[in-house]
Amino acid sequence: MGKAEETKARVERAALTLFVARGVTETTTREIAMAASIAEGTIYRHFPSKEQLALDLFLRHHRALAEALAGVAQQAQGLRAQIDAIVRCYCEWADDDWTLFAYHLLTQHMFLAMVPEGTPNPVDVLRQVIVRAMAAGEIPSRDADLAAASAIGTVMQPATYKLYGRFEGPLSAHANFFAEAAWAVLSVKET
Amino acid sequence: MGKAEETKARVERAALTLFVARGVTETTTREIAMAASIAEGTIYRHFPSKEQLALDLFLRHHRALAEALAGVAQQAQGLRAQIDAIVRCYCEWADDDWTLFAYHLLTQHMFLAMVPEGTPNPVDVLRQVIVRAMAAGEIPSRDADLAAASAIGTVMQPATYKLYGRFEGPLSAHANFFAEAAWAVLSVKET
DNA sequence: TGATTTTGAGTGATTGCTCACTTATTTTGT
DNA sequence: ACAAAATAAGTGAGCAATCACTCAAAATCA
Repeated sequence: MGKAEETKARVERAALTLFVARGVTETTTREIAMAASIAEGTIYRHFPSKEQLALDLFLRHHRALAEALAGVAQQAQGLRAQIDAIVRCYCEWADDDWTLFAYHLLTQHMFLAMVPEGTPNPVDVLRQVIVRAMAAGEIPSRDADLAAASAIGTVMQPATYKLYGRFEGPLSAHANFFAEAAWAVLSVKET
Repeated sequence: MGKAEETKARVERAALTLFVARGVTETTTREIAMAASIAEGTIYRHFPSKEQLALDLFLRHHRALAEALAGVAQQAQGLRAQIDAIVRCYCEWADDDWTLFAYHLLTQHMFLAMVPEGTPNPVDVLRQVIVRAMAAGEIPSRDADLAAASAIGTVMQPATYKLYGRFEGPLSAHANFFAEAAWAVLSVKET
């Protein structure tokens, strides 16, 4: 890594940590600079603005996660195996860089509206899998957005509660249960 | 309602709307005053600070929702009926004042740590119900926090996606499905 | 009239960002 | 290969704008 790139990465990591701990708006550029051990002005050699830095961090993770999920989903055969793969992959991403994952969770409501059209999207990966499974008769047909939301909730709500300190330890430890739970939700017959 | 109380309520409603639309930190006291058709200084006759106003709004709803859920849960017999009642009550609260509900959803991560010890808590209501159902052998025994989180997720994630504009219409329209989904999650056998 | 409430210009602190300048790195010319 | 020139990266004091909050005066009420 070049020296400039290393500096940029240090700014990003410092910003990420502070954004998660105190919020984007509540974090000052002075704090970021201090945490990254550089001068405040240096931030602006690498990013046009604090807001753009925050958005970059979100979008990169958003897109990369979506692509990873799409990748593992494509390799699996049948809905059950696809859910297993997606849930496991999601948990591993969370465990692998919890700060980045937490940032993504916490800033969704700010940045989701600014995702460029056509960007790979984690939710739509599962939605697609569900739509195909419904068409194939693997699960009962119903509103795919609703089914996807409830299924995703069985994993994301525990993740959120880990963020709030209700849990400890890696998410992956519960991946089997999450997959069973998501599967159970999608298999619900009555409405 | 006295005139002072009416002014206070108008400040709260204006603040709530702006907080949801633009975020607490991003909303200025000038904007709140303008939206409430009062002078900026008047806010401080009714609230010691912007932060306290924001916290008051959160805590009041947090506590009231928890008490409502505890109330309907207590009247129902057996886990399945309790889940039905809790889910329906939750959906109705969301539909009844969507702005307030959205505010509660969006600011949890800021204010959950500031909830006074012993305050009734929506999550713990369900957790208690689950703990008792596990003890009674109605559902398989496992980590109650984990089970509660996944079950809650089947309802809260759709609510969140409605907030993001992925859904339209009242949450209550799907209450039956949510209850089935939560029940299915809690009934999962393997881990 | 005297007390209470409302008002909005004013205040001090803080913020994101700039810019003139220094230092480090890369490119060019011979 | 070496120096000179050009470019990029780093610095931090300073700026203009913004903010939550105050308070003396005006308006309203009893």
